Amino acid sequence: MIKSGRPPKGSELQSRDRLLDSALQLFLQHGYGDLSLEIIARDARVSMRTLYSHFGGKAGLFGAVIRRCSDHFVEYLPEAAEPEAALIAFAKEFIFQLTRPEVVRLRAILIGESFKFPDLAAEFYAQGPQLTQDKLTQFFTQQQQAGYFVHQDPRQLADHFMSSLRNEHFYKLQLGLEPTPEPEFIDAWVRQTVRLFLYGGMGSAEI
Amino acid sequence: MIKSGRPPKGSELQSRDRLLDSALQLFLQHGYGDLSLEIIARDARVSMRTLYSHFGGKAGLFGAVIRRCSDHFVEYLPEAAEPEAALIAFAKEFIFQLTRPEVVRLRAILIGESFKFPDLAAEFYAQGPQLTQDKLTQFFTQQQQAGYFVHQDPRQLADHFMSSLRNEHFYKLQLGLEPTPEPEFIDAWVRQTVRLFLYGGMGSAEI
DNA sequence: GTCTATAGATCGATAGAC
DNA sequence: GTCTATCGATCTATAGAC
Repeated sequence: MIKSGRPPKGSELQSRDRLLDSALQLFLQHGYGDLSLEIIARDARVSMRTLYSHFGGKAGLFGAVIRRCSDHFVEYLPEAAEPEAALIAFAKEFIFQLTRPEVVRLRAILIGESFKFPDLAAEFYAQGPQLTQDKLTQFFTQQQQAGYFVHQDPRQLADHFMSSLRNEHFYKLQLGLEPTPEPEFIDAWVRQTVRLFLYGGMGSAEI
Repeated sequence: MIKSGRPPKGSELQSRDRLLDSALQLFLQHGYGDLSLEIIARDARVSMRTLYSHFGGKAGLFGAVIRRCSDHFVEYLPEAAEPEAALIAFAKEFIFQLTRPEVVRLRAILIGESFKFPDLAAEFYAQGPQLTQDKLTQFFTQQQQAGYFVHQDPRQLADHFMSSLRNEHFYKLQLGLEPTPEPEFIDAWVRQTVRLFLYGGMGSAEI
């Protein structure tokens, strides 16, 4: 479980990166509370001194890991396209990102420890879901100028769409009850959700 | 923070209940990993010996707390009613239960520790969300016999509806970023969601 | 930057006496 | 059922020497 051996000669400056890599993998495996700093330091082939000088402690290291993972929020949203095609394209990328194993586990850990790291939780939300929702709201606003989604609140539309994508399967994923979904599964997932989102349960569109 | 004083004379047999009460409150405050059994035992005015004899250890006690809290899943679903009224009534109760502070915190802790308690996570889902989804699926099936929701999959409808109710505000709640919602807030929350669920984003119904 | 050592504190679990 | 004591282990954080 623990790596050993010498680091490649060329790699200095990267003690910080190695720490982040090791910490990520080990947090994913053991969670926050049950992981000791000594194990992380050993895995990264770095001394405790270095760990503390870079991150100040366990909380700082955890925060850095979270921040690095919330870099990639979903930007993929074709602007000038038909609503259905655009939403499907967006949703596929959205679900793919949300269901990546590291993202699922890390988010689960953060949810569990959020009362201990309120600022980190807020930052995570602001840099991730919030930005995605903003982007999507912008999309619906543009679509309204093209004559779609009239008489609807764009922010409400974005909220509803994102939420309905995080469906029961996503819930079970968070609880560790399902494996990472295959692309075909995501495909069906997205298609059904978009359909219901656009036309509603009372809609007459067949499936 | 720690209760003191003697228990009422009449109460014996309840050492187990007192343990569950204390454990619940303390888990909510400190999470799982950062709470010691000694503090729980002291708070419940019970010896360590008793704690171990009842629950076998920390994991057993945590499991018992979770199980007792997932008793009340949502049963409230008027059968013979118009779809919109029935769904609104259901959704209000659903959201009210899901956003209760203890439920939010306990679920967050369970999500964070789910990799450590896979069986408990499965049991929680089966006794809670799964039952609710089954009930709702049954409702949609009945509605179809009354001529509503034709050409739709009842299970898919139930999934979509429940998921869209767990919206962004719910997400923020899980991360500790919002306080418990007031009834009026839940009202608006439910009404908007039901509307979008029934008629869809492309629907012509005004809001 | 590295190594080793350790302070200081806590925890789960067990055991003896009542 | 209660109390008190304790074992053995682990953890964060710091410190000294190189």
